[in-house]
Amino acid sequence: MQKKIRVRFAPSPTGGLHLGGVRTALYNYLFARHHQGDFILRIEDTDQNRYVAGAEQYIQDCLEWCGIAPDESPAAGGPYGPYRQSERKALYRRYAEKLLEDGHAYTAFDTPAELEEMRIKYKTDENPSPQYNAALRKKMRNSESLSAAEVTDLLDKQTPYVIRIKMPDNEEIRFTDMIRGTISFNTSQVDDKVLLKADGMPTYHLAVVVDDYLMKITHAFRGEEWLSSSPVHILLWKYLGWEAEMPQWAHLPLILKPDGKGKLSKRDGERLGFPVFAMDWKDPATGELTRGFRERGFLPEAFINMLALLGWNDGSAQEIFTKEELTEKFSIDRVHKAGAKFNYEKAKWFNHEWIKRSSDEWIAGKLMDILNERKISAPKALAVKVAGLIKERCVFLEELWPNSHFFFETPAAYDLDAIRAKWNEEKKALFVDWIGRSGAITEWSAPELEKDFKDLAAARNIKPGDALMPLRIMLAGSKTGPGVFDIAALIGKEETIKRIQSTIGSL
RNA sequence: GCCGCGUUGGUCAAUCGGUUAAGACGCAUCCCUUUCACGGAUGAAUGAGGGGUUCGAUUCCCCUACGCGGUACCA
Repeated sequence: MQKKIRVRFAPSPTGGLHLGGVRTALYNYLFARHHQGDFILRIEDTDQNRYVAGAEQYIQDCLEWCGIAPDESPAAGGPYGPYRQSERKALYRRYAEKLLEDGHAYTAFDTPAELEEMRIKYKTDENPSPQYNAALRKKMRNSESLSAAEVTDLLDKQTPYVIRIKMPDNEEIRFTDMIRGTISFNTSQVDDKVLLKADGMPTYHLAVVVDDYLMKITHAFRGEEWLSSSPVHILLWKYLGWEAEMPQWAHLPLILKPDGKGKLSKRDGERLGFPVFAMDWKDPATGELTRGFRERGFLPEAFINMLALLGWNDGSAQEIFTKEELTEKFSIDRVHKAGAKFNYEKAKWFNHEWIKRSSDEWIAGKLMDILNERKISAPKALAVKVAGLIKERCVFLEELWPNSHFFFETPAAYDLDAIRAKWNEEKKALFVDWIGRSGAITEWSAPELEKDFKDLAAARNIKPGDALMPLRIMLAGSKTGPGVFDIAALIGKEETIKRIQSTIGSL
């Protein structure tokens, strides 16, 4: 019997949830569901300095909005809690101490200032970033360089210290990444990472290993930026004696800025005018508001569809997938290796597709919400018909109202200038004549109205096309929208006559 | 600097040694529609460079270039 698949999304609650974060969460979710496994949310809040109030709740809300809520989380609980690393603080020390006992870690007393000094002192053109490693640790203040008596003395005096991993001097570490295949590192290239900080909190490196072990994580997905510290994690799994249970790793490609280079950042969104966060995020310290996809009018279905395809595809030409289809088809070995530049135009296309594919009933529901807010009453049946007429011209939900208001209320303004340009007495007579005989129109439907109007125009020697635009403006206020006669049919005879009369009067 | 990872049209990308190198977004032209949008058709546009391996390389290997990531008591 195969071990149950368990994956986790482990964000740091330092602010809004970035596109890339949501995609990592999504891939976790999809992978878990595909294999009938568990999806866990673990909050990595080991850095008190970066803690931001509300960020954790925000992350939860984002996942829920996206429809990828975790099975186990700080909010939902679960058998492997707590799911907040700050609440697991006491737990990490004993593993750090075990490492100490086994000689795989050591205590270091260097102050931040001393570390800074070291980096300057040993900095050369060939080596601009000197590392705290086998070559240098004997020159620093730690249990490797100091005598046992000195260390004991320092400890007795309550000197702050950290615990660092003792990286082997020249060892080859290799592992298989599910996306990239075999990866190898030489340990001499990685430094003695701090495992336990002076405040007693673990660093990411220790916490991720301990928690993944304790929470029985089978597959670990994370951003590519973690690839270079993976040898530390691999070694930790080995030193702690858990090698057999080490999860399979998958380092996801990064989401890049559309122009230029580098990781997509919040700033790029502001600069280029598109959202980067899943939902609106208000920084509690500065009050600064960063817009999100949700508030911009994205459907969660479109949002996750777009994200899923940014770095993954099923090998076919299909691009529109429901969450269920994604769950069924998702496989980690079809994740692209290279980073992908984010393309907002394509993101909008996904949303447009989802709106077009939404049922008229569903769109009508959104329309009814808007009408309620505006204290306008209208029958649901009308909203359903309107929805069918306007949904293909809405990229965002926000465009529903501008594209449909004239069905529910008399336009407040008309583009009169557009009528005046080609207006004359003959045309005026046509409209007057038409509304005058409208009583004779037995069936108030679009095809009937169209036939009647065009026949009359022809009889009066006016090209129907020349009269259509004025009619449209009289009914909808502006030059764009669904078919004129569809509008007339839906707003009814009385309202049609009223709008034509009042516009003619204003000309 | 060093280490790691990557590189198919402007962008997302298929191809897992043999194709006229798919498809999508965007763009252009046309059709439909006497509006806008939708829809349809067509078009421009791609294997970073150099070496190998092979009967045959976009595909495998090496080098170079370029890009990205890392090089914190941040994650």
